Amino acid sequence: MITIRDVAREAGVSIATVSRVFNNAEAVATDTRREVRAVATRLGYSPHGAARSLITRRTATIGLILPDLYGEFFSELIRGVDHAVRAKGYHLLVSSSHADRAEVDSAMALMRGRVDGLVVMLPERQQEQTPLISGRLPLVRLGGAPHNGDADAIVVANREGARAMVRHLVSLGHKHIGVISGAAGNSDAEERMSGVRDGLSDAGLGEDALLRAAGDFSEASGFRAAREMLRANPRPTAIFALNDAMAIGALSALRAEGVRVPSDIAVAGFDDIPMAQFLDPPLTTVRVDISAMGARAATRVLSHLGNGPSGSGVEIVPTTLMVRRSCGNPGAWSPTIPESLS
Amino acid sequence: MITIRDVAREAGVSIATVSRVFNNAEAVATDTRREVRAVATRLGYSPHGAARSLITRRTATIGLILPDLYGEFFSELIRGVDHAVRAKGYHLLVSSSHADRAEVDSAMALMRGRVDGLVVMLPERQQEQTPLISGRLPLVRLGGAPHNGDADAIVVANREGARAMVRHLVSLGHKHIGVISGAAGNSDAEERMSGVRDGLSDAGLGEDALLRAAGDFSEASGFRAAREMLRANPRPTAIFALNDAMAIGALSALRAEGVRVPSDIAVAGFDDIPMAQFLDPPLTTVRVDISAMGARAATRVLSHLGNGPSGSGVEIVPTTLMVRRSCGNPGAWSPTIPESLS
DNA sequence: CCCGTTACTGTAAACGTTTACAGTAACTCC
DNA sequence: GGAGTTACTGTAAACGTTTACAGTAACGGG
Repeated sequence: MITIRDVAREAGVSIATVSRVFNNAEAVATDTRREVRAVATRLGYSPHGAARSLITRRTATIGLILPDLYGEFFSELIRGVDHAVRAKGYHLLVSSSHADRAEVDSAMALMRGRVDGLVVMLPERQQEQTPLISGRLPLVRLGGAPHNGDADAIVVANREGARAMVRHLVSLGHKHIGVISGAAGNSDAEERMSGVRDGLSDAGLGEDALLRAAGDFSEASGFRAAREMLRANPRPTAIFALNDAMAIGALSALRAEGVRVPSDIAVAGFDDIPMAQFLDPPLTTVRVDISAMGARAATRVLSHLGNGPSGSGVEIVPTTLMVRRSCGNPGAWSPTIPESLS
Repeated sequence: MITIRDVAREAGVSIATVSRVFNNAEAVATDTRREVRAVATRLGYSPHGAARSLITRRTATIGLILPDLYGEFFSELIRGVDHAVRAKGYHLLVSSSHADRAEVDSAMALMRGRVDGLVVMLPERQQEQTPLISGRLPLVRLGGAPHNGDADAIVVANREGARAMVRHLVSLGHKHIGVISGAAGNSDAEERMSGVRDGLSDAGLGEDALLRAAGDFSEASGFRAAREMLRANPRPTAIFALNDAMAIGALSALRAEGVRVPSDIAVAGFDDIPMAQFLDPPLTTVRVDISAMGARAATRVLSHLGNGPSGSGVEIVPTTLMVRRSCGNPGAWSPTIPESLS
């Protein structure tokens, strides 16, 4: 491995000068600079990241801790974070598959001295609400309930989004709505559920208008829940899955049972993952700009860099109702070409 | 920031002992160990990654360099790499959006001293075939032509896959096949194109059975290419997009023009991204186990760790023909439930 | 001709760890 | 009771950088 010292010797200068060349710092003669550059490329030298980090106390890296990596949601999230982070010349250290809180904490510990800041999304079932503690690192939490009281957070307007969807469904004439919920303890899911109740009571409908089945945000759970709902009495006329992955599962279950969407049963989702517009039928859903959310989280961390974990600023990202064909499309023009292509 | 020295002082031992406790090394008395552990957690200490890397000359991190992050292909890839890497206690440093070769080289330089090995996927148009040079780091290339002659590589059996698809199409009676190609200079695309020719000549069909339109692996390009093909004379009876993203675009274009799939025109793709089975109609495609490919690349890097870049071992990942409904499904049972849910 | 300034370069200390080596005490064995 | 061994602990050198500080030479002005 070739170090700054090798370059210095070969170029006949001191290591300080080489260092200055590589940090294009203040004063080094043009000739010297050129010579050093030449030697460096000839030798294939590039500065050692760890050594540099040690002394400068910055790593030019942001850590991203995720519960999982499966599906388009996380893909979009990473894309957003990566984009924001790269724009500022930072790297992205990803750590995923953290099933519970203990794993998240240990992942955070392992990142000390490797990152300058953290974006953390907690796993599904983070029952206990002990605050995330990051030492002196800026930390932004992604998703979850608005008032966890620990870190800065970027959260989705889950409640308003779900409420809008229910109102939409009711406006289409649905009076029996099946809702596929998320895992207990997941605050995004719980917030969405509250929104559902809001929407129902807006419409003057009671609890009996609501049929609830448990899911866990996976396609498979949506599949099972929808099948279960078909046996309910009265059968719901619309199924609202609290995320798109479960809506996809539900769609498959309905197709398997020969139920037509939307004419027999309407289906709606939440998130608007890229796939949603390509489904059959295209999925009516609540749009969350996932990659923008990631980007905002990253930007927030970046902006805190000098100052340590400044905590408790909550940023809410809005949602949009995306009316497509899976719930029928009353009156509105129904696009044949997916939005992303037109 | 709290260091090993603080812990040592507080626990009344030397820093060497603290270090030994944290590397659960050979000989330290049980009492001492307990005391150090206690102090460490009380102080919230965790070892500094950069410092540790500097002296041990390992970072416990693998670098992943990708051209892009958009879509399910990369998402699956990351998932595979992450999984393999985590299993060995390594981290994952991701760097993406490298439009050309120069950016890749600079990304690789920036990773020196931050990673112990590299998995690199070159961007679309890497015309020039200058070898990837990684210094002393193990390097595995992902995708591209089998014989670049530089690094170890994991490549897809592109040619065989495309050939199998064409034979399938021909067996369904198609004699005019439209192929949406990838960007010129992209060797995956070129290999697939060779496979198409192989398949055609297997069937005794000549160049006139082939209608070619240029794409670049994006949905939008598939959309445009398909629209263009509809105006061709003779019009193809099947469209084979050289990846799934373009097939999705093509599907949208056909729907927009009122062409029915598969009865009017058959559509096929390549990759079998997760979305493929949920499309309307479910997409017949060539399956590549993308996440397994990522995992194999990572495993390969990990296995080279001590030895530097050992080069030129090419591993070929096989493909499978996935017959779904977008090309008609002659005789075979056509599943109503996506495979991933059944 | 001397001094102050400018422009460049070198010396050496630090960053937070790991680990070879040396040291010490207690214990075992003859 | 002395030597050898064992079990533990400390000292200090390294890892590859950055950067404060000091040093040197050239130059311009008085």
